[in-house]
Amino acid sequence: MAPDPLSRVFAALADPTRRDMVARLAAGDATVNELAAPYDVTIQAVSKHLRVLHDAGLVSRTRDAQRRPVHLEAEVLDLMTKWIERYRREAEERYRRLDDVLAAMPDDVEPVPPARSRLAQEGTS
Amino acid sequence: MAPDPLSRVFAALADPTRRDMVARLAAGDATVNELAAPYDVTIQAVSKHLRVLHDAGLVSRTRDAQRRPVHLEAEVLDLMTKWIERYRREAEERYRRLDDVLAAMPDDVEPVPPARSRLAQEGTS
DNA sequence: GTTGTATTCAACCAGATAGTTGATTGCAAG
DNA sequence: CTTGCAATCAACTATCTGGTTGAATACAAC
Repeated sequence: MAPDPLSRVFAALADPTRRDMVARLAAGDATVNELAAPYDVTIQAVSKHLRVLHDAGLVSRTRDAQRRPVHLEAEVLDLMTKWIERYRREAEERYRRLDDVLAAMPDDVEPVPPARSRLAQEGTS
Repeated sequence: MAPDPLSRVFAALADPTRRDMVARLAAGDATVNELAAPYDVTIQAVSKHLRVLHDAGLVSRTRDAQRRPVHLEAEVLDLMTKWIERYRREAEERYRRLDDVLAAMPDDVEPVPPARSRLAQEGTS
């Protein structure tokens, strides 16, 4: 299994069946049997999916007689959105700054023709 | 490979090396060699990672002589945040409603003791 | 205590994944 | 046109994953 929490959460949600389970759990807790109903896989397979979600911190289990109701722990999702938003914003800002540079450039100036990559240019100053 | 776009993006970001690449690409485009530098894996392995990111729609490739600069396509990240936020919000609202119910409940009423799961209760009306 | 129900554990299998080494392609420059 | 560099392709390997079947556990109810 992936050692870092973020990898575990991303990997857990990379499976459509598990995403569907999360979606249904967002509407309310459910037992393994209830969760398994819509899919045509064995209950053992569903149990395994739940273990993956549990290891990722996405669900918690309690006990009610022989049932083990599953509860969605939505806070972990914030971990992901924080990561995603950080780099989306960063990329967006860089794009905005590039637009500014192009806008400020006089029309008779060549618009950076051979354009070596950014990291390559850092070494050429 | 996963057939649906959302699974591809989640799976692509489930690897710490690929997340790190995305993080660095958020700061600016780079070539395969530049991207490979920090990691102690072969350049072929990095090339494979880039193919995964490309298949997920997270990066695009252009051509500059023998270089193939990599560019981050941040819009795809919105696909994920939309999915995540939807269910986080849904779970949050359900939690809030539950609080309201508990707050409105007279003190002498039993707070739903044996508590079968929500889906089980749907079938018992 | 035996039976029934909910869930998990164990062992196994097929396919995907992340890595390797070695050969190949595309292009620029001597 | 040969040399050199950037990147990919091909084949192979080890490990991970999602699924299966069959046995085991935990508890309720009769």
